[in-house]
Amino acid sequence: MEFKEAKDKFINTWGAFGTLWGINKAMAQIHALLFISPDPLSMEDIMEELDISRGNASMNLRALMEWGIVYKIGVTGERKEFFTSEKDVTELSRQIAKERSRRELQPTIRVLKEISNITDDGTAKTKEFIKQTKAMYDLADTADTMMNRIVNQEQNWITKTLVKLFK
Amino acid sequence: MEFKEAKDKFINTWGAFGTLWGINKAMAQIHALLFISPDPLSMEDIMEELDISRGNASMNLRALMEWGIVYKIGVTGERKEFFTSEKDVTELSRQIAKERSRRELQPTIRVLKEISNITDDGTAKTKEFIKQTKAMYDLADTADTMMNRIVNQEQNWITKTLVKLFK
DNA sequence: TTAAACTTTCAGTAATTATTGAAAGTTTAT
DNA sequence: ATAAACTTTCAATAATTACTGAAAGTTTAA
Repeated sequence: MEFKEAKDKFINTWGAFGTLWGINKAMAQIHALLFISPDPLSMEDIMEELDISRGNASMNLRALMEWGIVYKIGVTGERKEFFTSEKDVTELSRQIAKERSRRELQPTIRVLKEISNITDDGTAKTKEFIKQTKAMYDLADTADTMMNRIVNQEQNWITKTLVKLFK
Repeated sequence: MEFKEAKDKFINTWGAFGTLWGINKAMAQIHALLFISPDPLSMEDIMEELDISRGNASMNLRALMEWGIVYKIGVTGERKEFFTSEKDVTELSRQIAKERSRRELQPTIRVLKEISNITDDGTAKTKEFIKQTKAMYDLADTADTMMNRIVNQEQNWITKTLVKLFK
């Protein structure tokens, strides 16, 4: 396999993978493109490479910047702006985990906590509801805590130990 | 808040959460409904409760069964079939992690491995491509391994220890 | 067998989500 | 101040994804 084929395959695979996890195709593909590009790219470059419109490129670049995994940089002597992505996969996953937790997990956890607090009227359906939503709350909360701790901070001794044991 | 309101809130929240993670609304809502129901429900019950068509209910129930988190059961004396969900959240997350790994992560990992193996022609773009896709492969592979080990097997001492430390 | 009770399938349609492209907005150089 | 170079916005449209409903299929009971 040669470079061009491999590159296209990466961009497409990443796009498809993103789609399965609730990220739109163009966004994932722009990220993929920047991720493997040795140099920053202009909006023009991206539009051409991925065959997408200016508006699409603009909107998804902004979204990627809001996720904290793509940066806009100025190149001296150039009028237009250039974009580059987070190249360190550890930092990349840290950032994604952080954002998904903040945007999606935490709001859900808040609701679970709230609704699992209805007064127990003694009926079977209420009892089951409280039991199950509490269990779901605990699960989500534990997952969120672990996710944040593992990916947020610098790897501490326990994480290192764990990684060694799991490798 | 009373039961009915809390119940609707749970079903809707779960549906919205699922959507963000690539699971369709009806599927997530059916799961939510079964998850809090003390008794198994018939297709009729589900259709009525969620106000969806027979076809929709049928297809999503099948999908949930394929994910291994909803079961079809026969009730003696009843002609129609009843459905119930996995009630244990540990088993639920184990199953979801297992399936997402199998269906989505592993195929992606396979591609990453393949494409990061192109021959290095010495150009900067090829070098960067190989470096970055290898890094992504390592990340995905480690994540997959950890995910599977943590959620797949019975909690062993290290996991227990970890959970304690993280709580 | 027959037929009632129930489930599945899938073509058509609806709803949602993503994308375009051009007008409006912004920045920079002169 | 003007205009060229560039970016953003957003209404219109396209593409994708989900849902419906009825016909076909299956199971069960008599």
